[in-house]
Amino acid sequence: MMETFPGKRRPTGLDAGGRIGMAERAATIKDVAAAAGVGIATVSRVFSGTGAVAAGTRERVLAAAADLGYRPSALGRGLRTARSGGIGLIVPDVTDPFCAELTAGVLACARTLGGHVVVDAAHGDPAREAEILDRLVEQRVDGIIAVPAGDESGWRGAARVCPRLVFADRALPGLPEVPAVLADDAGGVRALVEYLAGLGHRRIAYLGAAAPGATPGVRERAFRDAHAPAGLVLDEDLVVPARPARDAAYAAAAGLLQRRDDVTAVLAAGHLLGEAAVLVARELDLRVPADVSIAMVDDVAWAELCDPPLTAVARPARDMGYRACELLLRDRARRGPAGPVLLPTELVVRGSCGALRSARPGGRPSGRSRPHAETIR
Amino acid sequence: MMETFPGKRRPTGLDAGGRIGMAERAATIKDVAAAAGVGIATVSRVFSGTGAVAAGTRERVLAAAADLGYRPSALGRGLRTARSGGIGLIVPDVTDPFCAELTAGVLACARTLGGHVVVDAAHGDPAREAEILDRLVEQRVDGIIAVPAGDESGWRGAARVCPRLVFADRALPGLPEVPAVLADDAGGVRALVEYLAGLGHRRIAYLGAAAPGATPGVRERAFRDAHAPAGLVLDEDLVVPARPARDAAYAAAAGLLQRRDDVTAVLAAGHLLGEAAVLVARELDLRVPADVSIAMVDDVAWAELCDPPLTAVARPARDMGYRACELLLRDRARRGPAGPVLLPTELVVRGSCGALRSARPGGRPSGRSRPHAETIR
DNA sequence: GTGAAAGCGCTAACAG
DNA sequence: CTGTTAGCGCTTTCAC
Repeated sequence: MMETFPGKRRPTGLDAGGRIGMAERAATIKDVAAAAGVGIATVSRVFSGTGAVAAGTRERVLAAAADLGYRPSALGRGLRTARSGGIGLIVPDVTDPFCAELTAGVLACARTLGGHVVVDAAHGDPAREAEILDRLVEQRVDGIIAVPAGDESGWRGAARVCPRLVFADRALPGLPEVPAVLADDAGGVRALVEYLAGLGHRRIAYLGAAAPGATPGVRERAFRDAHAPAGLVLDEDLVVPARPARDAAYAAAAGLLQRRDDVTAVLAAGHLLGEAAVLVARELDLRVPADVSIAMVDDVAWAELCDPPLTAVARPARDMGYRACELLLRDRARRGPAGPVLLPTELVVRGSCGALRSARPGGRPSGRSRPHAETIR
Repeated sequence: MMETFPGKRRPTGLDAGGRIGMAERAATIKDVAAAAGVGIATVSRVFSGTGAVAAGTRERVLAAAADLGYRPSALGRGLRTARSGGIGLIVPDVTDPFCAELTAGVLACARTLGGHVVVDAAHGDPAREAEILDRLVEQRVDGIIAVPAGDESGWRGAARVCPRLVFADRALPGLPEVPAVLADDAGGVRALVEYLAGLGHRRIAYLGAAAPGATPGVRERAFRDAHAPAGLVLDEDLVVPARPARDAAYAAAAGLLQRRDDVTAVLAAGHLLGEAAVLVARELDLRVPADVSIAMVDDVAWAELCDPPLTAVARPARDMGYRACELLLRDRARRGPAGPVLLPTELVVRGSCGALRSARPGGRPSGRSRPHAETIR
């Protein structure tokens, strides 16, 4: 009675032939081993690709597994190997075209590398960001890609807890040791300002600046810095703060365009800001580009559908996601010391920006503008 | 020597105090237990919320855990409880606005229910769909939400393997036992046809029909069925097949609008089809809605940015995702016998559809139309 | 080549 | 209320 029975008197209710009406328990490695008449180690070798297994044995195992509908459990494997094979992705909003495209890139890369992706959206809330991070660590993901929204302090702690961390789209100045994949936003904005200046615009507004107290972002800095080289003088009143949310953006755009009828071009720092500019211009019966030129950062799908189609700075969102994932999974060996990866942007010129043919470079052709005239160029 | 040593002679190399210079191994439940001077079960109770723990003990455990930076491993927990706390989401394309919105809904619901979401995109490829499904099962997700693209046969097998499965956006006729969350596309299309008919249109084209051999979808059927009640007669030549991809959609739209200059309205079965219709109309110098009216299914962001803004059937994508997730996680008790959940659509009327004021209800006002005239109505 | 056995980190009985 | 113990499904030495 102290025998450990290698076959008779199974402890649980389900025995070889009598699985009558039982809840279909998922087959385990043991079931397969038994069915194939081999040890569980052999089954493991067959499925994990480790070690050598005789061809005949492999066949038997595979057959048995197929028969039982066996799927190795990532839970068991993960527990043993301390790697889940998954990566976490934290974006501000999966609904945002840029984030969506970036996500697609991550998925594409993860797929080729054989990993799965746990996605979540933080909606710009640091607390939520931390919470998601926490869950991801619990899941024991092999690495995390984040488009950080929250404050630096939150991520500082995270950087230590995280298995591996890569920032995308935005890097945190205080955390230079965290690898990052960025778009050359500064270059894009600079190109846009130069383009606009070349068209004759002198009063270019920037929609989407940081709040008065906060530190300005890369794009805003680039906007400011591009003025002197382009022969423009910066008007602080034209650098208008706006969060990248529909309501805030609309309010800011409306305020700007109503307050200053002398701006001839608006550079929107993001697609939501661009959307707002277009909507407000339409509301105010401003013709684009005859009355105002509009351009924006982020070349989303609607830019081409718009009338006129919008000039925009295209950022390689998908590539960014792909590269970030690659950095995380592929290059886990070497610590990338070479600073952030900077991917080039491209200025896509469409019809929303016009040359200033008017004799009043400082004002819009429409009614209320100031009366002082100048000659062409 | 047959004693199973409850404390002495640790088999592995790392013993209580000798962790000198070791790679920072993540703290486990044992570490916390030791640090807090309690048993591992107590630590487990504290973190899993199961059972009762004295307030003082809980504090000690929490303090020790915080000190060690302990995060319970979902791997260990999952292995033990046979539930990973995650759900899988399979969409055709995360980049598609509808899918993205649906995803957001799933994330929102998963969040409130405390689960994480593994997302992947199948890109309309049944093989890839099956592959993703496989990985998800390996991950032992608690359930799967899918916007099925592939053929029924693939999903038939899946339906058995899956822990729990819910379809979103599209149900498979051959698998009525799988719960589904759908939008009332038929109602939306019907409303659109009625609206167009009310405006005086007689020749309405449907862009996005199934390929000649394939079985028509819900929308196409609704389009056909709506004709008689609205006093229209269906012209088979106006039901034009097109896959929901940019190139295919554009080709189909161009073919239609060039071949038939007597269509006065185009009903696009999806936003990509709508986009194509708008682009082709612009290319052909057709004014909207003066020359052609355009409307589509799916009220995406650009519909409002378009000029004129596009009339569209809005589908509650986010709600659909939320409900699907709810169905999966919340209502796991009862088998929903009540057929698929049907969420209402809404016709959003904008400026892209005009009344036929012309004396030729059968033709566009522009040049090449046939000369036979009719009276109004 | 292959099998036996020892855990990975955790929860769920079951004793105290 | 708390500790001990037995696995969950898997990989991995280590013998054979």
